[in-house]
Amino acid sequence: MATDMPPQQPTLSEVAERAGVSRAVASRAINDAPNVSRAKREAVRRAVRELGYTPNRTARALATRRTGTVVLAISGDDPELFADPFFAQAVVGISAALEETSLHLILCLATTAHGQQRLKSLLDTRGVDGVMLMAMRGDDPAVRIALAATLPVVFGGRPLCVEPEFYVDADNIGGARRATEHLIRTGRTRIATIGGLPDTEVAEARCRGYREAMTMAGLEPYPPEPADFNESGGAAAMHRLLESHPDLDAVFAANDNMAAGAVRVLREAGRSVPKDVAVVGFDDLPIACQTTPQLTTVHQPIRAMGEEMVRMLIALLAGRRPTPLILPTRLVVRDSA
Amino acid sequence: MATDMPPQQPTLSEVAERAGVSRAVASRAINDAPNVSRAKREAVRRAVRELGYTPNRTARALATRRTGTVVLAISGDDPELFADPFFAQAVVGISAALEETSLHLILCLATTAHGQQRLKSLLDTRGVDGVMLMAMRGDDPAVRIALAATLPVVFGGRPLCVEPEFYVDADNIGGARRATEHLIRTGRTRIATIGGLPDTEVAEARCRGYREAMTMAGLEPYPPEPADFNESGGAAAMHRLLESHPDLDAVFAANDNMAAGAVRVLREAGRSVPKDVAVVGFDDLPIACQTTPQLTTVHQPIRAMGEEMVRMLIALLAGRRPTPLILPTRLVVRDSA
DNA sequence: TAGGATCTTGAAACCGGTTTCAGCTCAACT
DNA sequence: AGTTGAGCTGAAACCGGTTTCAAGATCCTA
Repeated sequence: MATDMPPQQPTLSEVAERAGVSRAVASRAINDAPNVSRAKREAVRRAVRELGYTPNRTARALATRRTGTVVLAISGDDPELFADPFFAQAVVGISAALEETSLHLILCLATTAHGQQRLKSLLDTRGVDGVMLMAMRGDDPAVRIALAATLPVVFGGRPLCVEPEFYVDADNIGGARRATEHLIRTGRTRIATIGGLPDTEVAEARCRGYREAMTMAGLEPYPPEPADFNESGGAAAMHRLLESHPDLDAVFAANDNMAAGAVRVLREAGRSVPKDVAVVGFDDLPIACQTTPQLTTVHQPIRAMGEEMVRMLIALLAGRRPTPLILPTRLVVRDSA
Repeated sequence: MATDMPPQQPTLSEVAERAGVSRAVASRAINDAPNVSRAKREAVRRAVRELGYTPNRTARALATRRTGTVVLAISGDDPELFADPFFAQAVVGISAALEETSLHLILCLATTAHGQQRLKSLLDTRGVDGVMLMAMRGDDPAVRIALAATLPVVFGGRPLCVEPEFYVDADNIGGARRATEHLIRTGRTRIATIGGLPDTEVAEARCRGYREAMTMAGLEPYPPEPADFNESGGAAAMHRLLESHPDLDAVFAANDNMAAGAVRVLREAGRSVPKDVAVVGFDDLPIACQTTPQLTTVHQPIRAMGEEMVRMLIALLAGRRPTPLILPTRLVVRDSA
């Protein structure tokens, strides 16, 4: 079995020779291009089968000027950033959508200066056909790098201060508004908010939704408490809020990790959730079901966002001009509010 | 600024012409190869700078027969598999280690039949220089696919029934043994185990460690209760265990997701954890700190495993012959046992 | 049956690099 | 002066495909 395998992968020339045709015809037959007689097409097919031929991806890429790969770049300043389950879900969606395609995915974590250089190098050397970029801050070097490359770029979420031409985002404002309205509807009036990292579009948008709902209801919005987008960031922010506004009866946290931290601190401080203080999160990450009580939160279709990013990128690669996409979010009522 | 950028990326020929040398010399100068006079080397450097030249990755790959990319293939039967935070951490380690390298990472989720075909195609077309494969079952098609390719393959964890030549794994047996010993040491005697998916090496190894500790202590091991490696799998298994062994006073679950499910079910059944029933998990995933009570568990250096996989693969690419690696695990005592 | 129109075909150019190798220069040694 | 050898150099081959284009074959149509 294994002994009659050729030591070296067969090449197009060998296929052509065996089929008794030129390389040009062999190439056309293999790619189902027109202008090949039935007879020769069949001969080539047979030779391919007998030799176990598969075209060399690199050679084809060089000739067609298409690498057949796209990159997902994730940018930020924390090397552990990718451990956030948010990205894993996005990757699942992206992979699923790419599966209908012959494109492969390069994953580039541009979370250090060096990582960003590597991204730049990848793009400069034309190692990919297109870019999907997830970055939060507008001044993120990766944003400049991606936009400077003469390649199609699709953004997942919008970095602050840059309105990219092509992006897929979730309806953060609407989601935050509905979350806040839910709190108001259930009788809360002293509703604080943990805003997440300032200078990011998500934080900005979710705060805006919160403020809109508050003023709409004639309530005074609290200044958003800044925090890292993780559990301990949320915990720290909650401590500060309890200090500055001990009478609050609800908290809207701009993501679930922070909400989980807030819930923990509230309980440690002897406040019952949701009885004394109601909490709403955002994202509907797995963690939302693992806290006690389970988090009421705003669901974000992360997987679908990944899929749509791929669709948008494919459209760009095909020369079309897609329009930006904002996917709906929806409130998921559980136990914390 | 942008107007004097050449519309097309400059090529090596243009650099050579501008520097007044041949392409051969230009190539050598760019690659810091010997046999180039200082003068010409400098001239080439200047031309590169002035033209903003970066070599074309694909062309270079074709000539050198090195693509400069490696693939991380994750195989299994659940398309959502990658959402497990385990993989995200492995990816963080892999990326960190690759950063010291000029290699880029292709991520291939081979979690459907079609995904596995795509992996095969990627390898057959020589789209990568090497493979890192994480698969649990030995009969996983991806394992055959990877081993059939004439490429270096490094396994992350061992699939059952296949002892790969090159792999990085965690000390599952030892970890499970120490976890069980901890339960025994704290006075438990009726210790059941939730084993995870049968036919997987992890499940097998962790059960073996459990059995070793039990027999060593003169206790009768329980038959491992099979379960999916997730929260609801653990919950279902715990229900069955309460049915069949209502008097148990401890449970060793083969991973944290299942342990979390078990804890939930126990508390719903009115058993206090750890007072009535102690629970130990495995993996030390983020979830371990989010349950109430926090999980006592076995820490597995997932990030380091990713890094070592890369090291091993690089060694293989360099023609060396590394030895398999089993990284230590350690018990992390929290509140559930 | 002559004169297009339409298909097929394969030689050769091309994609953009690397590498081999023969020829050249020049210093050192006998 | 004649050899030897080390260091540079660039023409050309090569990696393995795709695509152009001129020529040849086949089929219609008048």
